Amino acid sequence: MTRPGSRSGTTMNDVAAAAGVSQATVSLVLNDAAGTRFSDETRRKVHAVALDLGYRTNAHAKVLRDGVAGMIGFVGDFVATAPFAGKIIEGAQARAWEAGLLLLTVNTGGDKALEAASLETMLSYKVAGVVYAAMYHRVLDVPDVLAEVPAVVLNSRDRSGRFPSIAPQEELGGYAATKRLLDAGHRRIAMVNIGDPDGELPAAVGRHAGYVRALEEAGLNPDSGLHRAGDGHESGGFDNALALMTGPQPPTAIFCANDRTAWGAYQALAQLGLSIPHDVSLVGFDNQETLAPHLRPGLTTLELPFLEMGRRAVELLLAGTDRNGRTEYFECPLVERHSVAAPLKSTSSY
Amino acid sequence: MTRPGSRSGTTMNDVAAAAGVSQATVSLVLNDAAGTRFSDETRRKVHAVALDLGYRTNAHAKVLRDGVAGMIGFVGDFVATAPFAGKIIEGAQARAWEAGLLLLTVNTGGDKALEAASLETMLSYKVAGVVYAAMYHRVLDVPDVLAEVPAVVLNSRDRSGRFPSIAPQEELGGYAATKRLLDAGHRRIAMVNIGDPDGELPAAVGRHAGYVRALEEAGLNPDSGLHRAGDGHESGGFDNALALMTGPQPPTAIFCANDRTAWGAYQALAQLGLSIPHDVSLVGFDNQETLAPHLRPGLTTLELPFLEMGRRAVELLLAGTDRNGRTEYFECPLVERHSVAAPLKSTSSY
DNA sequence: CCGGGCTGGTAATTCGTATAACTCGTCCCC
DNA sequence: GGGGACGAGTTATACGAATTACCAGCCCGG
Repeated sequence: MTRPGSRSGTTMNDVAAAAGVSQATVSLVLNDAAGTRFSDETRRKVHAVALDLGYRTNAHAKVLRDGVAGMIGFVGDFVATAPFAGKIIEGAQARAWEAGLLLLTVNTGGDKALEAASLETMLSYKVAGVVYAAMYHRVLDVPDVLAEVPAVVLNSRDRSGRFPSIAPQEELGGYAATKRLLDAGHRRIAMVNIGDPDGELPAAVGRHAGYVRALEEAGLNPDSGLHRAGDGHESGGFDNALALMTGPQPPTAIFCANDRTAWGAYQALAQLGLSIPHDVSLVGFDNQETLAPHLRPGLTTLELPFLEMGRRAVELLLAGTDRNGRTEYFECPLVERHSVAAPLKSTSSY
Repeated sequence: MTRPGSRSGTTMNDVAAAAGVSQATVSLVLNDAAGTRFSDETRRKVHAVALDLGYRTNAHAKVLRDGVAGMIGFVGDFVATAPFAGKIIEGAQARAWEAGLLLLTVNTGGDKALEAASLETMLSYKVAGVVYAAMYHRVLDVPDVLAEVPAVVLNSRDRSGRFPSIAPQEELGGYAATKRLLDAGHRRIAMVNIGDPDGELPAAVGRHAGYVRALEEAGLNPDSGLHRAGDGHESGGFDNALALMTGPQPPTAIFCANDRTAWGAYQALAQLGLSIPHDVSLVGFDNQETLAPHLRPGLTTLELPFLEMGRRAVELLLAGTDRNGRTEYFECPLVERHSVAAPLKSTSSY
């Protein structure tokens, strides 16, 4: 019979006393230590008593001896709050658990003091490593204290180049999105970006670069009039799609650099009485679960592989191979839905 | 000068040796223990050496002595993944941090074996308490092992009545939503629910009960033809809104029991050429951040106070006042946007 | 009849910190 | 000048588990 109410815990000494053996015997039996021999009778008794008393190991005593705890720190700025990035935690936690580790998570909300304090606390708990995650892809400065422990930068790149980083392959994503539209037969393909293509935001820069490369590979000259900076919100998608479609030479397809932007475009096109994908084809980016599958028609978009990135971050931590400063890029797979079709009348000859 | 690369850590003994004092002195000085007197010179030296060697306390040694760790366990089914419930973690973590505690989080994804194993691990780490959180409001069975530690059920109710629970006030929310429409002058108010109003889902049951109560208080007889069960997805909102508005006596307003359902209704109304709120008023539920503010017009809806609920869960844990089995209900505030207006022609006299 | 090997265990120590109990001076006051 | 009070520290121990070194019987062979 277990004793539910027993706070303060049963120790190995309690088990040893009740079983009439020494604490060492209990430890050796319960851990099934190699190279030791105990009578079956003793083993049976120890196990029975341990179960009976509801013995549970004290992890702190173990860590104190062994030096490293079964925990990994996860520090994020807004990761838990960001609607689509919960997966990044889920992936990290799943991989950690496979290795028998728990995740100690902190959301700093951008507060540097809180960040520093939580890192200190995590280190005092001897975490096996720290994942330093960012809500959106950028180049960031990692706190020095992380040099004391295996650390990985997730969904961003470390400016100092000291830590391995994991980030999405933005350029390839922009390329794939554009290529999808080219393959469908489009030639006038616009892009509504989520920021300045020459700015600081790797997503805006990379996705645009991929867009340009795809066009050039197809022998097309990127028309600067077809690129709009946007702002990452649906208002940017709405306004720019409206402007593009009412302009002198409207595109037959639009690549929106995120799904929110695409949603704005949907609303603008609806207002203009244009149908998707019949009149205009659309490709998004992010595969935002609460949005992309539910638009009518479903939005063809690129997925940010957050689950895999989270997993990989922990894996790098565990591997510990000092791959200093290398950034690993993750490809964004195309998620096909129903917002792309052939253009109404092909403007090119084939 | 700190020693960045020094894994394995500086201990109090190292500091003591370097400062030429005993380990006890280091402990007493660094913890500023009450009732002890040391010379300023000694204090200064200890602090200086500790800083110099980069001393950091070993939390495990402390816990081993003191019995309770500065950590709280947070076990959720899909909480981190659910798009809108990340706030529940954020709130819990914020409150925990104010008390100097870290959060040990696990997403079980509904896996009971993983759940049991992580609870065992958490208990072996001597967590100060456990928050047992659910993605959606329901009545659930709490693992027995949680009886060994302070525990709180979050966003659900404990069937056994052993643990304090925290849940949203669904009935009051349904009432407020309906009242808002009544106050605007509506008399034919439909409801598209997110499930069976006599079923197991507290949200569906409670929100419906509030709807009925508001109507009755206004002297109206709830028309069963105006209530639709729905399914919580936008398809339920789309189909039911279409049916309601093309029926014999269409409502002038619809209360959708969640925002996704409301979104479906938006699309149905758009298809019918009806404008919101001019032709039909709409109220949602959930205040889903990635949706409600971005619909055109912005959706008036009720907010689930996840941040506060998360905070309160940890607070109850900390208070530890044995409020056995009591459920604390949190009111859902109305978030006013632009989807409610007076009916086109009032069907009642005033 | 004695040594060696095997069986079945135990004693003692370690990890790093906190704290109760104690020691050794020195000063002060009667 | 003797004793109490205080100042400034130190010593020793406990927390719970893991592990190394050891030990007591017993059996067997030469």
